[in-house]
Amino acid sequence: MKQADESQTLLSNLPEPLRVFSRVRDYARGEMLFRRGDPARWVFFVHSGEVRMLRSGRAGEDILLHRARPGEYFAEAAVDCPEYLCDAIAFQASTLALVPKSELAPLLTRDRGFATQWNSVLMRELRMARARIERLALSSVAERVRHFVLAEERDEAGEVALAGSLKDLARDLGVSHEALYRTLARMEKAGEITRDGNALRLAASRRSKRRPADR
Amino acid sequence: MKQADESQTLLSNLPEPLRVFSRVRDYARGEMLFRRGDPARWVFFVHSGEVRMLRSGRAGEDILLHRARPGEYFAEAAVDCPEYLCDAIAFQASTLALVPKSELAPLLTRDRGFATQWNSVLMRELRMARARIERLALSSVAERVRHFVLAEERDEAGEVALAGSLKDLARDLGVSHEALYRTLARMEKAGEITRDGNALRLAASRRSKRRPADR
DNA sequence: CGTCGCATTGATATCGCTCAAATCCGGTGG
DNA sequence: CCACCGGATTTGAGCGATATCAATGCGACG
Repeated sequence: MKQADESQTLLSNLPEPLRVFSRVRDYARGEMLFRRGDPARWVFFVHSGEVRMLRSGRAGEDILLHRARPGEYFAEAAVDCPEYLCDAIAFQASTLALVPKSELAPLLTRDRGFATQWNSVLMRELRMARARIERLALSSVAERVRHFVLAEERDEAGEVALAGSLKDLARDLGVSHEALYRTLARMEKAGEITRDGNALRLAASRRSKRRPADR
Repeated sequence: MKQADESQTLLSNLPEPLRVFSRVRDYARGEMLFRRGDPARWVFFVHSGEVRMLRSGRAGEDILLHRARPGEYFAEAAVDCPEYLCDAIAFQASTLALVPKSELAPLLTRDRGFATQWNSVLMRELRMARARIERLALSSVAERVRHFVLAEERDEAGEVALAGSLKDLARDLGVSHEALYRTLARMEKAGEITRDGNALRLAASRRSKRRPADR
């Protein structure tokens, strides 16, 4: 059946040992995957869409902890922790793989190659988190934009295809969307960047040789 | 000899499989452990002291990426990466364990229990990194201070023993030290926090998780 | 169409950065 | 014991970048 075929195709992105236990599920835009305090049963993998991990601050404002995008795992901490520590919402209609924590934990000791693979997955997440810390430590919006482009670019092209809206990017950079709009306009006027649709390119003359990345 | 005994005692903090390969070394305050670009040979474990991972920004300013304190590993990414991607400096006189990367990597596949332990280590680092992201995303200094205390407190006491100077804390929070001094003074005057030497305590009345009509 | 969310721009207020200066405190050498 | 020094702590003043509040246009979608 179509459903079964599709699931198999999607699951093929997972390391082989995980496929057996995982199942695929679609979520609607805005659907909540879990709340803080819910028992942690699954680790998730994003096939398509976008999931956001949020924590509500004391003033009721939402703090964006993490954006999980296609090809990424999230809630890996479920392996260690009995309950989820934040809320997760499908920010767009998303297709996810659910890996039962109860199967993942034993796999680390049972499957030798898998331990290394999973290790790399966590390391990648850690590097990305540290890159974001580095970015948030920069004092001006323009610096954060430059850092973002250099960190996210592929092929040394100094170009990024924005995954979401500029408003999303603004949250990612930890600034108001107005400040981002204005900064981008100013940088564009100064010839430092160019924009085509959702592509953002840093002018070659302004690009440093070193890429920001962690450790 | 005393030296050997001490090394054994210190190494006992490491998972058993790592002890065989690791060695202990003392670093003076200000000593550099490695620079960006150096071949990544070791993963480190902090017995005492404090190590900081820094990256120098384009304006020559130092960006604090990470503070490794006693009981923590750092430069775990060495396992995956051929060279270090930032600088590491012993900020205080420190005693560290050096774990050769060449031994650690095979251990993940060879030793079953160790894979689980190591994954917990990485998971913990990831949680801390995400907590810091959450903190840096807060817009006001006061919010960051509150978040810091709540994140670092032990025993739900709302109290933190500051590891370093307030200037250090300011760097940690991503603000100028002047701004931190002023904010702390204001919060203290408002009765929101109290300070005794290096202890920082959030007033109990302000610590309730759900305050009706907050703000 | 009406509505909703994104993109954009303006006006204004404010918070935090920067430069500066005074004080305190621990360590160090005479 | 004391003078001195460097770094941390504090407070002041002023400026500028960013947040915030508003208004408008625009495109998607039902």
